[in-house]
Amino acid sequence: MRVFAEKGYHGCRIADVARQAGVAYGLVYHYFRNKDELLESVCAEQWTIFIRALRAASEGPGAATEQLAGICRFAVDVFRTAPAAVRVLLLEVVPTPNAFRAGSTRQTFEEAVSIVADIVRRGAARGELRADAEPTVAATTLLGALELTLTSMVAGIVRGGTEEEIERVKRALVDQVVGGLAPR
Amino acid sequence: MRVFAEKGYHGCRIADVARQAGVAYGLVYHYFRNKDELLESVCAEQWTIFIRALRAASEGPGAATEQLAGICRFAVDVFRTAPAAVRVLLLEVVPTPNAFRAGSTRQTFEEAVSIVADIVRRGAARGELRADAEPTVAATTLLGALELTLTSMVAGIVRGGTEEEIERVKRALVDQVVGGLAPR
Amino acid sequence: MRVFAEKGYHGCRIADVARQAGVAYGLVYHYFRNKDELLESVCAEQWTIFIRALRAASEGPGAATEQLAGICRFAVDVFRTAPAAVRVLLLEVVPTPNAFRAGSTRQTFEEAVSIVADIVRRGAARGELRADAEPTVAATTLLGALELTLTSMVAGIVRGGTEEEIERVKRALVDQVVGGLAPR
Amino acid sequence: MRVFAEKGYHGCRIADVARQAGVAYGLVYHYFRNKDELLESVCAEQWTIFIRALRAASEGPGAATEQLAGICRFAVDVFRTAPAAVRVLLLEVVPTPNAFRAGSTRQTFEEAVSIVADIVRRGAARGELRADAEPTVAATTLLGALELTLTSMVAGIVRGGTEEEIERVKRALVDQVVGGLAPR
DNA sequence: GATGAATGAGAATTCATTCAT
DNA sequence: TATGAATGAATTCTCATTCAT
Repeated sequence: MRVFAEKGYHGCRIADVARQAGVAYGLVYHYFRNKDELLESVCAEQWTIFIRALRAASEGPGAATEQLAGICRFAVDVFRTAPAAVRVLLLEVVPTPNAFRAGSTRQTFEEAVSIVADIVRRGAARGELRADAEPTVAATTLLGALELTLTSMVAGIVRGGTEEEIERVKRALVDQVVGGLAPR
Repeated sequence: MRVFAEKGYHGCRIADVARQAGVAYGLVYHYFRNKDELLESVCAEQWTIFIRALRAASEGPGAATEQLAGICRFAVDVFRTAPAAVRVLLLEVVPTPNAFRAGSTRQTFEEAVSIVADIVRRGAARGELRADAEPTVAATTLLGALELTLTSMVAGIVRGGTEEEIERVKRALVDQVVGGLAPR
Repeated sequence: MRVFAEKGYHGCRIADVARQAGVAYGLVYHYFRNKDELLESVCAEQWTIFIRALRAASEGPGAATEQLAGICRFAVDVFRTAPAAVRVLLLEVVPTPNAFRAGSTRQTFEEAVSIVADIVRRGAARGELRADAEPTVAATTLLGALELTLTSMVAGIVRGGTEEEIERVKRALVDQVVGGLAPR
Repeated sequence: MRVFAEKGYHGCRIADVARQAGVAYGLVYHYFRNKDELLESVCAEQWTIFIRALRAASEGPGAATEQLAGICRFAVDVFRTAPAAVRVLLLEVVPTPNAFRAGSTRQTFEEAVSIVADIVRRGAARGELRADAEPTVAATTLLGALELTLTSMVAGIVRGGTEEEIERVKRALVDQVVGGLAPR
């Protein structure tokens, strides 16, 4: 996960993975059929966690606004715990050979979008969010905002060193992204 | 640009670039020292265009809300005209060997963030945007929302085939991302 | 070693080395970082043998004249056993990118010069060689004479096919190069 | 000449030659059919000068000892004037693809050897040099001693900075290499 | 399970040579 | 004569994958 996060799919060598894991070169091939399967596996694992959180939010209590806010807060918290995982999740969605175009990673991404979009849709129906919201666009907006903000935190462009700074990031994100969906 | 957009940095062969450009293999090396420099150059070119547009918006007339909305609309329009350019700009920033970590691409990204952040800062000062906005987070939120939404359009997850659909995306983006910054 | 000797540094392809060694192309890169390191390694190995012989002569018994004569005889004998090694040793020292200018090969060459020069210096002090001998020049003269004479044997310009011819070359070399250092 | 001297045949690029000469890339091909011809031409020029000097010595006045001494002194003097030319002369004899094995450079080298060998042969016949001298070996010994000593001067291993140091090198060379051929 | 040498196809890079201007 | 862009074959280097131990 760390190596993929650092160098991307093509840039990461099996040798790097083995070294990082502290095992012999060949052992990687004992556990994974090939490089694709390795990445799929890593991505799937990360996405599973994230999707589970999205689903938990979606199926949990509270208004749509609160569910979306929870997702934002969760994402930022995950970033704090495992920034590398966030990078894999965020960065390997697209630039992977088969991942985005077809295959499980894309499906999982679409699933994430659709869960968020559903929250928006329900919220709009219930009057918790503006009636004319575009669920899918709202979802990609939210996820994209999370992605780049977190990436910028990883890169040190957005400050997220202290507890207080992280709280400020969370609040700003929620205010803008969820607040922007509030009924007029 | 097209080839990088299509396959990503590592996935794209010099041979592809040459073929796409309709020139001989070796000629690429007449103009670029190596693959890195080639991408760097392509990215720089795209960023320049985008930065110019950001600056034009920033220095143009209108309230901060209108400037930010203009940026969103411009980005979506660029996407319609040159989706490949958008992909390079958006997707190749990070997973590239030296691009994001250090060097000109990162600087240019920071510049983009800072231009948008400045608009937000001024808007907040003038009362056009909420006073407690976090300029940098607002900027990465806006740019990230653009990125993933456009990417999703490229990938066909967000519908953007017709004129009307594109208008809807624009409106939704602006409503959420700029609307979310409105004073309470 | 054989391939370098045959074609020189630039003329020898890694593929040649692999074929000659009877291994797969890539394996060469398993053992050597790159072509430079390969040659460096080959040279170092050869020099080590030669330096060892020089040292043995220097530390062995006999007058300086006898030590120098021993070196000449040894060099000619090595040539008979392994002409390719001699060629690498002799010919690839200089025209190689980094070898002679700086780095270990040059150091080793200087060491060879200095061992021979020391023998000369001691011999001069003991009255076995002329008192006004220039040790360093004497050393490069001896080594250079060996080099070109052996090269010419390799090239067939100096006859060295039979046992008797080789003996004649040895004697002539020693007479001229060592004899030329005798006290007047 | 300088570029060939610096990098050897394969290591020298046409671009280097053009840059060193201060002319455009293509112009090199206006004057030389190809790289081989360029090197041949350079070598031939250098050898011609050297061969002419050897011949002049051979056909000039004085005993064989004096003729050989003159050659040594001339070579050292040439080195002082044009060290690069010496390197081409010395270093490109062998490691060139076709040069030494067959072709004009090898012929010229053999000619040089034979001129010197003739001087030795005559000197031996006249009693100026030892009767049992091996003319060819004596020639390669003399030329080899010159080669490596001059190379070592170029490389800074043998000191040749001042007028006095150069005189000392000349004397040492002559004493050893010519002195070693003196009748016993 | 574990190791790391061995393989070879694929991609980057170099550079002599050609050619239009 | 002079220029330097254009070409593409030759070569180095990389790295996923296999395999014997």
